[in-house]
Amino acid sequence: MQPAVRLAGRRRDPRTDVAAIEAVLDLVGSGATLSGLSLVTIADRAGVSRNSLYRRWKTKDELYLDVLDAINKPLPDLRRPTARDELIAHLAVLIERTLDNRASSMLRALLAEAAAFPELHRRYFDEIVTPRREASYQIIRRGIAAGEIRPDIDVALVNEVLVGPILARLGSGGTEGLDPVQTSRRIVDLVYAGVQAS
Amino acid sequence: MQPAVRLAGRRRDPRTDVAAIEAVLDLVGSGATLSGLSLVTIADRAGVSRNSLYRRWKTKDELYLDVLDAINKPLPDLRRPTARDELIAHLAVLIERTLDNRASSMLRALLAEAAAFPELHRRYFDEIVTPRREASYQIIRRGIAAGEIRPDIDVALVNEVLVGPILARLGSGGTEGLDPVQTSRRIVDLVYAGVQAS
Amino acid sequence: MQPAVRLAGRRRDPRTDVAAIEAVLDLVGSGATLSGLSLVTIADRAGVSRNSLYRRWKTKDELYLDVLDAINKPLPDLRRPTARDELIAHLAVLIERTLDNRASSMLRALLAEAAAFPELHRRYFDEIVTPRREASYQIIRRGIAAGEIRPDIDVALVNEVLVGPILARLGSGGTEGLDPVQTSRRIVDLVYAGVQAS
Amino acid sequence: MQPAVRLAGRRRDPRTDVAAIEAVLDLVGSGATLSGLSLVTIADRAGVSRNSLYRRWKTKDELYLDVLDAINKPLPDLRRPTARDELIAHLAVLIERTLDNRASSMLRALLAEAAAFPELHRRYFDEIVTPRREASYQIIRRGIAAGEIRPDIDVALVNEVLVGPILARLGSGGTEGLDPVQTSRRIVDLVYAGVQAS
DNA sequence: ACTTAACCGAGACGGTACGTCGCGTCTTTTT
DNA sequence: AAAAAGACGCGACGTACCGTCTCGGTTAAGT
Repeated sequence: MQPAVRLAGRRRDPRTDVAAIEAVLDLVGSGATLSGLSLVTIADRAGVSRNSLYRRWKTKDELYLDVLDAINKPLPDLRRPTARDELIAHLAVLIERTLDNRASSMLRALLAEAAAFPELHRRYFDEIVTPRREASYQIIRRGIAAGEIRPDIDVALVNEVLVGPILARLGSGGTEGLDPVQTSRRIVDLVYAGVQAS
Repeated sequence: MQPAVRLAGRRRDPRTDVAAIEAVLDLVGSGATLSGLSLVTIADRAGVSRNSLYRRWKTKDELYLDVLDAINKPLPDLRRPTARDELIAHLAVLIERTLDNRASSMLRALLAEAAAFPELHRRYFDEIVTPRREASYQIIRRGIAAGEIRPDIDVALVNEVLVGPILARLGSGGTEGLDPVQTSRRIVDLVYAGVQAS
Repeated sequence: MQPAVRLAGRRRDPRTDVAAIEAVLDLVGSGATLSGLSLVTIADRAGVSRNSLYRRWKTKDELYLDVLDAINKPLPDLRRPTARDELIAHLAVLIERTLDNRASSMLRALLAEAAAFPELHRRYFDEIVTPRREASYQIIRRGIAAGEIRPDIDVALVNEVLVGPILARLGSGGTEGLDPVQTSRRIVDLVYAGVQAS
Repeated sequence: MQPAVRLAGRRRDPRTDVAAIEAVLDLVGSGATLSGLSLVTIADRAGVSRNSLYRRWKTKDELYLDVLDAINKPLPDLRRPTARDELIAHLAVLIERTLDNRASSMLRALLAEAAAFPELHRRYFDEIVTPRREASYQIIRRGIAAGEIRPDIDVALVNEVLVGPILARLGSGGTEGLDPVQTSRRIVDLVYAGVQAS
């Protein structure tokens, strides 16, 4: 993307890039829409001239891609003795990230405007949703292989059931002061045991 | 809101109201944002003059409230012999409504812009989310009372787990060609039995 | 240019047109350049929204054409008993119009930027310069026919000599408090008699 | 303006100065306005970096003063046996300089924007207009003293009449292929003899 | 030969102005 | 009185340009 060697001229101020990305996260976090935002608004919030932003990103889409990169931290290693423990750890990570209001606002905004930003939506799925889902699937499959989980279940459905509470809270917005590990454990316990009276 | 007595003059064309609401649903269904929409755009799509819209609704918010009413059909009666059958029927209704792309786009849009439309968001919760949730809670409580469901479970958490697959599909958008009753049954079966190998 | 019949809709405010043209004359009269002016500046000066101006004139050129029309008054009838009296009357009219600072500033500005506004420059010549010149030529030719002016002179050159003082003042800008008829008479007397000592 | 002593360092490229001045003359010659020009545009045309220009001239005005100097050649010595011959020679010089399109464009541009560049306009008058006019006046006065020109004429008016054709052509721009001396002689002959039939 | 200081080109920066667009309102004719 | 058409003022947007600033790289006088 960048020219291999820069021969002359003043260098771009690297603080401008992070200020812009922070500004987007702030604005989206406080209710702004992806299509409603403009580079002008972002520039004002970032304390940077419009010019500097347009010099870096031709369109909002390109900027948003960089914002997406900024909030896309890789999943940590979650190896535990049992699949149950791994699932608890995995869900705890997801809950924790949902607690980050700016990041989850960004994802929620992106979800609502998927049609307007197809390329962005695609990368959101490829780089965030799919890895999380795959990680979950593998844990469940390992649990099956270890005889810990029933082999006749639908792996995808189990995953959806497990993340249900997280998605529900993401919608409600009521994720304040909620302990990730404890919440995670209650979900896994419930799904492991089922609700049927014996 | 309406004048007590109408003295004379041409009467309002009732088709204008439904055309406007349909236009909003179409536009939001194809990716528009609530704050991004304008009465001008809606009027164009509805094939109506701006004036006629402003005569009916002073602001977008008021129009959106009517749109919300339009998609808010009351839940049908779900009494069945067992709680399991009732849950299956209940989830099937939710899934079916999720299949309506325009309605679910509207809810998704509303979710993303809760901050910008507080009154709208409140009514969304009071009139759509809460009734659905309460209906689910009552079914579960009846199941407990009947000895069909374990009494030590967290009712709210069970509900969240049950709607998990629906929320997950709502995010992915992949709700095409999916049989409501069958899917619903698979979810309930899974949550009833749990995943743990016996 | 205009649609033959206007069926509905608010009418354009005719005061806007004259306000814009007056604004241009004011601004050019106080030193502005044709290319330097913008519709924004003109709108501000005219006390009108940019929108209303762009609705009437797509480009500056089109507006300037209307400005040119506004200052282009037809020459009055100048029939007098002798060619000398006619020339005096003709020059007096030209001097009088040169005294109108706004009009002459406009022409001077147009002269300096002929290259940038070719169409405008063409119409300036066709509608202002040429008629004035032709009127002068005819007076001189009538003078020749009447035996009042020597038949061996170059008509065009005589005209240029006569307007010399006017052009010189137009350059200097020093046209304050100068009586048109008296000045005109002195010029014609000088050119009639010549400067050579007898 | 320059530092008293230059200790070391690279020297300014003298070609930059002339390139800039040539660029201004080119640009103005092809229709540019003094206020419309920018050092950026000039730098591009001159093939020089903006920096080099700003290092030499703080503002456009200062650069324009140097441009004015560049086109301001002193009047040659015009002593001839008779005033008539001197006038012919004088007018011929003026015509010749009017044929230089770049120089006369510069003067025309300056004329149109006198208000915006007062200092420049003043120097234009002091250094170009006034000397030419004074030279003409002196020739005419010498003609009067020698009994060659009638003593009762208005010297200034005679000068204005003489330069009339030049000013007229300057306006029309039609100065192509026109012999200075021959044209000059025709003007002087006309003004000497007058147009009145004897 | 080495130092050093100014010049040079390239390009990022903040600021400003432009033409465009879309909004909600207002005005006029028609139904 | 409602509807349709369209002009209006206002404000925001993306662009373009200006003059300044900040870089490596270059050049040439002085040690």
